[in-house]
Amino acid sequence: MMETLRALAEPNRFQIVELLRKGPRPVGDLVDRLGLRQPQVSKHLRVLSDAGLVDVRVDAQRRIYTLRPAPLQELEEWVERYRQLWEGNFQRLDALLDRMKTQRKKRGRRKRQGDHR
Amino acid sequence: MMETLRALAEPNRFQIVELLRKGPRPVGDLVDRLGLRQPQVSKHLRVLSDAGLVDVRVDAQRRIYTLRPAPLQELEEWVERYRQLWEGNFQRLDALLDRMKTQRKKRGRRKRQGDHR
DNA sequence: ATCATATATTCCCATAGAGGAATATGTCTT
DNA sequence: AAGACATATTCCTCTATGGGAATATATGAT
Repeated sequence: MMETLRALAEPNRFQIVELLRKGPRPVGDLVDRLGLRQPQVSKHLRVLSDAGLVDVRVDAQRRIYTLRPAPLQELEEWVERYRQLWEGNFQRLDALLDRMKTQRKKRGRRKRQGDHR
Repeated sequence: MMETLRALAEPNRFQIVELLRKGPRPVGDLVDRLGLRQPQVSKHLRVLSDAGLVDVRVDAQRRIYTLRPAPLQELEEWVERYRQLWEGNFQRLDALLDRMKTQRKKRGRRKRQGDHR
């Protein structure tokens, strides 16, 4: 998961992933579309590969890179666990618990109640 | 989007987000749970804040941090666009188009057909 | 006013990682 | 076998960034 995020967090790698979404592509193709130099693209592909985000298929002297679903699937599952954030009127209750716990220490603290003294 | 990813790609920040998922927390709380020093936590929170991932609410001398749904929502929408990858027997067709396009250049190339000569 | 508490900021250092240039590797063509 | 083509790797350099230590800032308590 962390590795997936780290890999995606680099703009050019993100772009590569976006391109691969439409289908497998050879390195040269990516080089053209990205405006990067071949070695850098290969390096980025290496990182993506290490992160399990892409697979390589050898076709003569070319390497065809394909997107691997698994890590993205994981990412989706992870972010799904946050749905409650925007769907839920939950949060309130945990927030309350939090306030109560800390309130215990400092008693009657009512937002600037007249500047005593 | 890129900023969201960059922010999340750092392990400690990721952890902070995970903690905040359960509800808003003051900095000190995070410091305790993360085993990091206070300044580093504040710095990470700064990054998260700049990325729009968290909001601050002032409570006396404490700052209560809250998770902001929007960026995560965006992230989810982005990754959703990849569902076809694991749901679809699509990809084949794009792959085919790709092969055809490149095949045109190199004619009868049939995987090591006898090492001519 | 002084001190304690909670948090943010600054400065420094060390390391990771992205790009450039050159080169190595592997496969096809002739 | 020699050269062309596609890709990977290596080495170098530079910058971004995370952590440490010290300090600044803001609010509450006495």
